Amino acid sequence: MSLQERKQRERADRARLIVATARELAEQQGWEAVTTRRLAERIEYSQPVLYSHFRGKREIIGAVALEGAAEMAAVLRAATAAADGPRARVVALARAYLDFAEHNPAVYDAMFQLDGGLAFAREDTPAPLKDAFAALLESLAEVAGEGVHPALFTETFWAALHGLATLTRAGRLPPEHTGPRVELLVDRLAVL
Amino acid sequence: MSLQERKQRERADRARLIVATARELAEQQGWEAVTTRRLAERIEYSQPVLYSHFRGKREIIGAVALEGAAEMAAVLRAATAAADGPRARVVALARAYLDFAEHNPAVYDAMFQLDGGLAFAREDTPAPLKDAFAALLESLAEVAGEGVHPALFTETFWAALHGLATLTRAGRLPPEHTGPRVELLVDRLAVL
DNA sequence: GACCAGATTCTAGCACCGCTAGACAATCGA
DNA sequence: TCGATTGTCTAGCGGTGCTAGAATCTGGTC
Repeated sequence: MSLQERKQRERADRARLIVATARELAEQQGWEAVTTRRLAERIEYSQPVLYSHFRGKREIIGAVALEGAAEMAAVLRAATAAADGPRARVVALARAYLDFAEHNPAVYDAMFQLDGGLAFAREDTPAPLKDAFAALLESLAEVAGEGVHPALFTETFWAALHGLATLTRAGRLPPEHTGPRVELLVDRLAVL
Repeated sequence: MSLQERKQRERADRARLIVATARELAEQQGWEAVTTRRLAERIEYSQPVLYSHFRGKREIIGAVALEGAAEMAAVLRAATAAADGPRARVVALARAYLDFAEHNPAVYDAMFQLDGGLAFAREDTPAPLKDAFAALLESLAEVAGEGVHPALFTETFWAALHGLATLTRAGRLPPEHTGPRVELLVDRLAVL
């Protein structure tokens, strides 16, 4: 059976190659440049090969989003683990979140802006997405304050971060004052 | 000169028709359904006519965004004018903002999500956009708190609302708890 | 080693997209 | 009434996501 196994492994490798290439291309030139033709050319296969791995472009975006969610969860946990005290942890979390969005704009778009065909905030939500939310919740639960449900607090805090991230990157907010905005957000929203 | 005036008026009418039709179509079937062919068909002219009024699809989206900004400014001012006391005003503002986003999703997308070729947060920002931000600032300045710049506070509060609006509509946040989230946001962020 | 069956990959094409050149028709001033 | 100008249309370009069906390559069997 080692032959079939090898084939399966090679197929999985190629699927990963497609996702990695899509991500790379999106980060380099934006998602509008990620066309099935260009993608096929970069992986040195013809277009239909893409469709033997994914149902369509949407599913490729979804795969990039899942990869990104796993990464983001790790980044957030690493950032908070290195901080001392509740306030420092929340500030570190917020900074790490916005840094991730700034340095991986295409991945961030795939996660929260584009249609990757993923289910959110439901039972059948893919594990990486649930885990990224869990990473937020772990650090934010301790500052939710009396009588406020940790999940509700996390959702609200997350929404604020998401708003800052997207409005800044879309040129709707000048990027100079991101620091003070984060300070304001943390000092007002979190109960320390 | 009344003949030339009439022609100019008719041209302006047709430009408005294009914008109104684009908006209508976008609200009915989403922006991805707003193609130049369909738009041309609906206004009962051929495609090139669109390009005699607008540089391209992007500029049409921009026109819808400007129309939306003017409307939103009016809605926000009306909502806050009818409320008594600082907290009631801020709550009314937040609710009105989220309501507008919920009931005019395509317009909201044109304003903040899509590329309408508009300049934001700059000197040459179109008046309606500046005015919409001003409408937010008018009600939020009084609750910014000591030592916090009203503009900075407004930007942050706005970002939080924008995050709630977009994440909810994209299915990233369950819509049931929007009320409590807004309450939390107002009670924590605003200094009453 | 030759052959066949099945899996794999490619070529070529569909219907659609935003946008535009150039032909045509309607209108105006002389 | 004629010529010029303005307005509008037809037709087409190069691109998109996606797919049917041809071609090729591979592994197992005689």
